[in-house]
Amino acid sequence: MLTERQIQVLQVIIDEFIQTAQPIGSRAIAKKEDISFSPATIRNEMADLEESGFIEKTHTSSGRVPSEKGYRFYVDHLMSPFRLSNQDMSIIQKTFEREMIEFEKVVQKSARVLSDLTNYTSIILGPEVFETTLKQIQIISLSEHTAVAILVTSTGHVEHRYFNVPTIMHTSDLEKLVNILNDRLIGVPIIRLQQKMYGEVAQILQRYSSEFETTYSYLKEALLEKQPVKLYMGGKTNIMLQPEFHDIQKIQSLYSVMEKEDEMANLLRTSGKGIKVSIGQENELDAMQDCTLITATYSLSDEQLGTIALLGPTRMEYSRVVSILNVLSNRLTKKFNSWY
Amino acid sequence: MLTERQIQVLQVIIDEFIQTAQPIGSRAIAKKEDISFSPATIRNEMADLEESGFIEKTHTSSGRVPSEKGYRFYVDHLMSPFRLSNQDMSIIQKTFEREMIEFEKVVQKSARVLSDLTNYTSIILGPEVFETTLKQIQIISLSEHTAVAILVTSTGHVEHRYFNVPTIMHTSDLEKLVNILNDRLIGVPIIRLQQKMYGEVAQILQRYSSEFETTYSYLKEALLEKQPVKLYMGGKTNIMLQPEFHDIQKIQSLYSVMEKEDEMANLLRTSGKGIKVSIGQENELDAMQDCTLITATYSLSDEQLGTIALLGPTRMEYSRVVSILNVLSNRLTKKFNSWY
DNA sequence: ATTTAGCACTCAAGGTTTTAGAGTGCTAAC
DNA sequence: GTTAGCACTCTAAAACCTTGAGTGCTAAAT
Repeated sequence: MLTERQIQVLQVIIDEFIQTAQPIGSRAIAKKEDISFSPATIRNEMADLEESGFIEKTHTSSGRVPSEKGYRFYVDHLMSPFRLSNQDMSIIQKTFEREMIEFEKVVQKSARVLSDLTNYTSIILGPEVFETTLKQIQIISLSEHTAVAILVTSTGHVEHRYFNVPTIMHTSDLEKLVNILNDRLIGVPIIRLQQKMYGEVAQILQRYSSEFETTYSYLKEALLEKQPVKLYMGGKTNIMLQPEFHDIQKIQSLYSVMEKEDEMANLLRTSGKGIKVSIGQENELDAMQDCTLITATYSLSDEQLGTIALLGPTRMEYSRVVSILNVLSNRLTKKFNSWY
Repeated sequence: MLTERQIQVLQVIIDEFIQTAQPIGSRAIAKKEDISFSPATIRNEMADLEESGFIEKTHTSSGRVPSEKGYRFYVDHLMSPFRLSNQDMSIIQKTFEREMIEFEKVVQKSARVLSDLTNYTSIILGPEVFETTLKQIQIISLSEHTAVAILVTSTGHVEHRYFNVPTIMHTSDLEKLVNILNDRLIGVPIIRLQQKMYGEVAQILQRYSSEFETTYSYLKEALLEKQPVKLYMGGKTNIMLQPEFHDIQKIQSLYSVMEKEDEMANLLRTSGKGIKVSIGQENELDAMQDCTLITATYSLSDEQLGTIALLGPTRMEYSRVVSILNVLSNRLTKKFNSWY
C-alpha cells in the first residue's frame, strides 16, 4: 500500500513533528541524514501520503502534519523500541527500591514518577483485587447509635464503614454479632460477600432479636455500598505546557472530565490487558478528542489488578512513553506479586 | 478621610466591577439610581479616590477599576450583609439534611456545594481533632513479616498503618503486644501519644524479648509518621471561567501550588479563627497575588477543627461569598457538635 | 519513467495604519 | 460647589501591507 519511500517520509514527518510541534516542509525533510532525494520528489510523495490520509496540511501552503491515521500507522508499524536512558532507568529504580509495604504509596509514587518522566499527565487506577478474601471484620461502637465496621482482606487492604445501630443494642450484642459474622464470613471471597450476606447470614440472624436484624441491615447497607474508586493522578498541570493546549476552552473541558473520577476509572478499568493506545477520535470522551491516552495494566498472577495510563496530546513521544509504561507496569506487577 | 460621596462612588465602582469585570466610567456611575450628580462631579471624586489609592485606571483614558486597597476598604466597611436566596439556602439545607454519619462525606459534599454555589474553587481542610483520645488499637498480621495496625479514636476516626514484623514474632506475640498497648494507650490523647510511646510503653517492653522491641520500634515509626493531610477541593476548573484568568501562565502557576497539598493545608491551618479575607498581595503565595482567599473555620466546642475556604479572583462577590461561608461553617460546626 | 529544477501562486503571521468610541482632565460658565 | 463643553488620549478592532515558508505544476534532466 505504502511504498518504502513513503514510509520513510512519513516516519521523518512524525518523528520531527513530535519534537517540534511545527508543520514539516519538504526542504526540511530533504535535509535529514537518511533522505537522499530532492524536495520536489518528497513533495510528490507527500501529496500521495496526504491523499491516503496519513498527513495533513494546516493550510494550503503549509508543511505537513501527521493525521490521526498517520499516528495510528506509526504506532502499529513504525515505532522503534526505545531504549530508556540510564538516568530514566535509575529514577524508576530508586522509586521501587525504597522499602514500601503499602500499595497506596507505591501507586502514588509511580504516578509521580510517570508524570515527571514524561511531562504528561499520569493516571493510575489503584489495585482492585477480586480474588481476595475477607480476613477479619471488626465492629467498634462509637456512640449510642453509631458504630464503625472495619474490614481487612487477605491482601491487607483495610476499609471502614460507619453505620447506625439501634440504641438498644449493647456492646456485648455487637460483639456477638461480630462473632457470628467472623464465623461465617472469614475466608469468603470479596465478590461473594454480597450473596453470603443476603443469604446464609441473614437467615441465621433471624433467630436473634429484631434489633439484631435491624443492625445487620444497616451494616449490610454500609458494607455493600460501592467503595470509592482509587484514582491517582500526577502532573495535571503538565497538559498546559503543551503548545496544542494553549486554548483555555480545551483545558477547561479536559480538566472537567478528569475531575469526574468515576468516569475516568471506568475508562481505565475497561481498557483490556496489555498496552493500548487511543489516539484522538478513538477516545470515547469528547474532551479527549485531541489527546492520546495510553494505558497499560498490571496484574497479580493472572488477574488484572489495575491500570496505569498517560494522557497527553496526540503528538506524543509514543515510543518513549510506551517503553516507560512497560517498565513501570512490570515493576508494579512484580512488586505486588512479591507481596502475595 | 473619605467623604460620604466618595464612598458612594467607590461602592458603585466596586459593586459594578464585581459584576462586569469591566472598568467603570463616570457616565455609567451617574446613571445609577442613587447617584444624583453629574459625570463631571464624579470625575472629580474619582480623581481623588485614585489619588488616595482606592481605584486605578487601566490606561490613561479608561474607566476605573478597584485597587486592592479599594477592595480592602470595601470588605472592612462597605460590605452589606447579603441575604442568601431561598434557592441557595435550600441547596445547603438539602446537603445537610441527608443522613450522613461520616465526616469525610460531609466535608466532601460541602466542598462541592461551596464551589457550585459560588463558581469559585473551594478548599476544605478536614477536621483535625487534637483533643481526641485513642479508643482502640488493633494489629492484624498479614504475612510472615508484615502486619497492619488499626487505630480508632474517640471521634470514630479510623486509621491504619502497615509495618514490618520480625519473622520470629508469632500471632500470639502480636496479641500480647496489642494487649499491652491497649492497656497503656487507650484513653491517651492523640497528641500525648508520641510521648507515651517513647517513654512509659517503651520501658515496659524492655522487659520482653528483643523481637518485641524491634517490632515495637517498627510500629512506633509507622504510627508516628505524619499522617497525610485531608484536603478537599471542589470546582477546580471554575477558576478558568473567570476572565482575569484567561492567561495560561497564571492558571498554570495557580494549579501548581494547589497541587501542593501540604502547602495549602498549612495555609488554611494557620488562618486563625473566624472569617478572614486575604486580598491579592496580602496572600503569601506568589501564585495567589491576583486572587482572594477567604477562609472560615469550623469547630468542636472550643477547639478549631478545620477550615473551609474559597479561592477566586480579587474581583470576588465578597458579600455573597462571606455569607455562604458563614452559613456553611456554622452548619459544619453544628454537625460535628451533634456527633460528639 | 523517474527525478529534479524552476517558477508562479497561496496563505499565515506579524507589522503598520486607520478609525471609532469610550473616557478623561481641564476650563469656564452656572 | 457643580456642571456643560471640548480637546485630548488611548484601546480595540478593522483594514491593509509585507515577508517568507511552502506548495503544485511544468518542463527539463537523468
